[in-house]
Amino acid sequence: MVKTRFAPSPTGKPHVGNIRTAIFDYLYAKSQKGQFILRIEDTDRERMVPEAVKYIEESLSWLGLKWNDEEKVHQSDRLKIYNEYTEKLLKEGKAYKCFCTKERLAELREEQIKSKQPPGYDACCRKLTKEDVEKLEKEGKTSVIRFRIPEKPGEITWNDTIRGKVTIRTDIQDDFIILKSDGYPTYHLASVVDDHLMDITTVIRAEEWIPSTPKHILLYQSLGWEHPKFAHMPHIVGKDRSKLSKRHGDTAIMDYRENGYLADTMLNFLALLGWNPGTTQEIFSKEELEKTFDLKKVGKSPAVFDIEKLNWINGEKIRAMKVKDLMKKVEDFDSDFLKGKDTALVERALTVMQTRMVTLKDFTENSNFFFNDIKYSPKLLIFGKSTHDATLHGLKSVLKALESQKTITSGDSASDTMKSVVEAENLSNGDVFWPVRVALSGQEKSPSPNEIMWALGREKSIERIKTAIKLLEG
RNA sequence: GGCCCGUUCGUCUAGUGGUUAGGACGCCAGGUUUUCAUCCUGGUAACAGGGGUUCGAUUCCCCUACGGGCUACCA
Repeated sequence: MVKTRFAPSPTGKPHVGNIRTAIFDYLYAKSQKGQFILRIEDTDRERMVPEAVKYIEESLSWLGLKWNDEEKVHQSDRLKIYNEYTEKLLKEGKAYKCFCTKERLAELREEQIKSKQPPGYDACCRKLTKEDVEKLEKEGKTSVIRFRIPEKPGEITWNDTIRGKVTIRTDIQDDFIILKSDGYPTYHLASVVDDHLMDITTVIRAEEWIPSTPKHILLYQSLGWEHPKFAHMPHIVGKDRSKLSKRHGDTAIMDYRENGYLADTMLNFLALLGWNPGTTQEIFSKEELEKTFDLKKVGKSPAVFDIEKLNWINGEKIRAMKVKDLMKKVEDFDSDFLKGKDTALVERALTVMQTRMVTLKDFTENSNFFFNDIKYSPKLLIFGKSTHDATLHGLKSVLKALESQKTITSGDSASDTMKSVVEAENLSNGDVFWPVRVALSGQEKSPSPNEIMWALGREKSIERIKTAIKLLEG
């Protein structure tokens, strides 16, 4: 059975890059009817951010990436296990203690760079005898455990699910650290041990891990284990093709929520960044993604994060929604928004605004005129081709027509009302539709007057038109 | 520097040893329309370069260029 894991280190809020990996992990597991687990890789105590686990879970939950909570682990709880395996490697001579200080290592690196040598550990402590080690330990010297790279030069090849065959020589690897002096494992050891112990079948991770994959394979071999499949994802890059940064929009995934994007949009958009089903379908529900996703159809090349396409997808999703569902999204987005508002009015306003929204914010921030009093310059009431008198005439006629009606049953009926005014009074559209729209919205650009009229209702519409007439009569 | 990965319209991408190189976003034009948006129609635009292999390469191979990553007691 397929089993994947999302294994973030808790160093902050998950960004779009991290989350895309989680999405691929989740989708792949789902598509194979497998399992998806969450593993917190908190082995770097210096970079750890206490709140980060909360952020991670919040982000995954928002997107609906359900992990198997029973199997959730923190690596910091598993130090014993990692220790056990380092001891084993140590005993078998596959690893050794290294007493080199950070200072020596830094100096070494500096010299190597200066003399144009490739930087790397010189395996200085390899030659330490048992006695040397005992002596150093007696002196209270701290040590790390390093993995002994096989001396015979060789090649490590694996069949990457996304990239195909990848081959890297082993002789360029140096003896990497598997256990730090603080007793915590490095990523290399911890992830190998855990992926094996947790029966992870496919390791999906970002492409920056490609160069260290041989280390991991070597570790698997030394431990007598078979390595899982590896799938290295291409990066998400900025508009200038450099690594994604805040400047390019590599913001925390939850910032997109704050800005009015739907979880489904992020899922859809991020999944399409690197993957496509081979059809022309662009808009996917979560369920569709779970069904159609295919790791083998993931591309190898980095993708640019294009906010325009994200906007389009969000707009499509919003337009495809039932108004009631959209209202729920608005409520989730800003729970204060509905407070003190007539929900029936909100619903009508949403109906009118739906085709004009790119994000939920567009509604919560640009639909005030439905709910609050409006202010505008009287000049705005007069359409470019119209006149003061004709406008006044138009407004007064619409007012009269409205007063003779009981209710406004629909946007179309409101439109009919105004059309008949245009005809009966021998006015132009610009003398009627435009000023009514401004009278009702107070805005230069807005939904049509008939839609607003319907949403606002007869009383409110009459009130606003009266105000407009007063303004014009100055 | 060394090693590794990548390169199809501006962007996301499909695609094949012979295609008018397809779709989507964006953009532009037109239609619908009192404004805005939606919607509809059309248009713009790409195989990084150079060598091979081949009857024929965007597709296979090599080189170059460009971009990216790794080269930590970070992941």
